[in-house]
Amino acid sequence: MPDTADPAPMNARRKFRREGEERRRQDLIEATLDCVAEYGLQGATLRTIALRAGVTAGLIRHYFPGKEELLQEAYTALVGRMTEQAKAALVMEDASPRQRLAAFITANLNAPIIDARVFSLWATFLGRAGADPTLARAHSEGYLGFRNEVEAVVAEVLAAEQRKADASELRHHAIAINAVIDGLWIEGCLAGEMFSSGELAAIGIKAVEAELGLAPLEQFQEK
Amino acid sequence: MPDTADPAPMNARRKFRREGEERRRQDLIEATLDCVAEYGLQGATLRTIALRAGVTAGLIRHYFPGKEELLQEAYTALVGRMTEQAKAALVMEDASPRQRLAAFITANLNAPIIDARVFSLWATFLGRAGADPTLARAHSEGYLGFRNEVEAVVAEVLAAEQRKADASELRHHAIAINAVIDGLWIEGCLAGEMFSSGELAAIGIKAVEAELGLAPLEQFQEK
DNA sequence: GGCCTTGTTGTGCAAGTGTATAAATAACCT
DNA sequence: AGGTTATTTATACACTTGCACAACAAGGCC
Repeated sequence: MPDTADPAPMNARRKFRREGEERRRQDLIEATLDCVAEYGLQGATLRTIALRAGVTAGLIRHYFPGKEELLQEAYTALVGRMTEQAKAALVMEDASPRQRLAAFITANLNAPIIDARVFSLWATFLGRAGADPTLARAHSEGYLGFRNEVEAVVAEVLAAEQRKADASELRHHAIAINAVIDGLWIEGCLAGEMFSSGELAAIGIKAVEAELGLAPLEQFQEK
Repeated sequence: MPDTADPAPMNARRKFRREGEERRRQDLIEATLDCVAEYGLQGATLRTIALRAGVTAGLIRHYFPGKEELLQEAYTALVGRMTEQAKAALVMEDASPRQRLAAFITANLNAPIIDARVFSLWATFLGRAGADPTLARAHSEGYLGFRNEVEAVVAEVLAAEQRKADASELRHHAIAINAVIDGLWIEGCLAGEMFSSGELAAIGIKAVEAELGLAPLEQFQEK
């Protein structure tokens, strides 16, 4: 047997394909989020991330200065996606402010925003926000954007109901409503099986209507 | 100079004191929480923890089978302390249900429960709850205990107001109120400087009163 | 006091970490 | 097709990690 005909050379170098820069960065970020969600920050090693992305560890350094930057970009991407999804529920053309508010709450308290993986990521990164100013700012921007969005809709709702509301009241309402949505979101992510389908959204809508002193609409009332 | 008189021998072994078992375990758990809060799970190494506790790393194995068990015990201790503190605000002898509920909310939305360190710990551990059943159960027990406590007070409040409330309504109220408190707690921990003193508690009390359909009491009304 | 228990230290080790860098090769250009 | 480039692999390295274990000494007991 001449070894020149060996179909599987022992020291075969791994085959690979060249991908576009943007695509690779996306894949690496996604793999990073997967690893952090599954194994935590300690388990998200360069080798694990590379394995998940289908490349070898050395490649990461070709796209990111270091592990820290990769994690920061991953978190930024996560926050961006979260707020984008949440706010997407607000762009309803021909709908009353109240309908838009209700739709906003419903969207935020159902899949895909209620999601154990996203929660795990959110909590893991936020736990480091106290010590990492970069993470803290990434979070803060996302949060304030979210709350301002809530405040804007609340203003519209109250205006449509011809109710006066000064800035302080408006802010308080937004803070409270934001808190309800956050709290219910957490409960849903952590123990989704404890709630029937749509139950969290129903609780949230009722709570927000109570907060704003709105009479329930028929379409959202329980029979 | 005879070196036998050397007052500082080069290979001097470190002096130490023997502590009681319970004391050492407590110290190690506290040091663990400190390290996790400051450096995250990845930064909480056995050597760092030992340094913080004022001992050497090897000693940890004398009290805990391994690092994992130490972290689990630390988290259990944290959850226990949190729920204990929270529920402590409910044991007011001669107070109306509404006063107790308001005091409960106030206590949960001020120091020492509003605390960046505790939040950091909470988030860090909870991020791993999705993958670590032991952490998940430790959290779940604490959370359900908390919610049951809320539900009990709500029942008392409604009873005092002579309002009927079936089990389903009661549960929904408890879930919503729990969500508000959680959400405001998070906001306070993450961005305490954005809120004036007592503001979060005021927002929380108002939101809960709205949820339960209670007319504001004079003593909690703004002028 | 001297011994004995055991809490405590110090050292060693294999596995795994992030980073650096050289070698290989896929894909593009003409 | 052949040469060129820069994406990708592979290997090396210094360092840290959790854990194991032997030596040591602090404090109680007689």
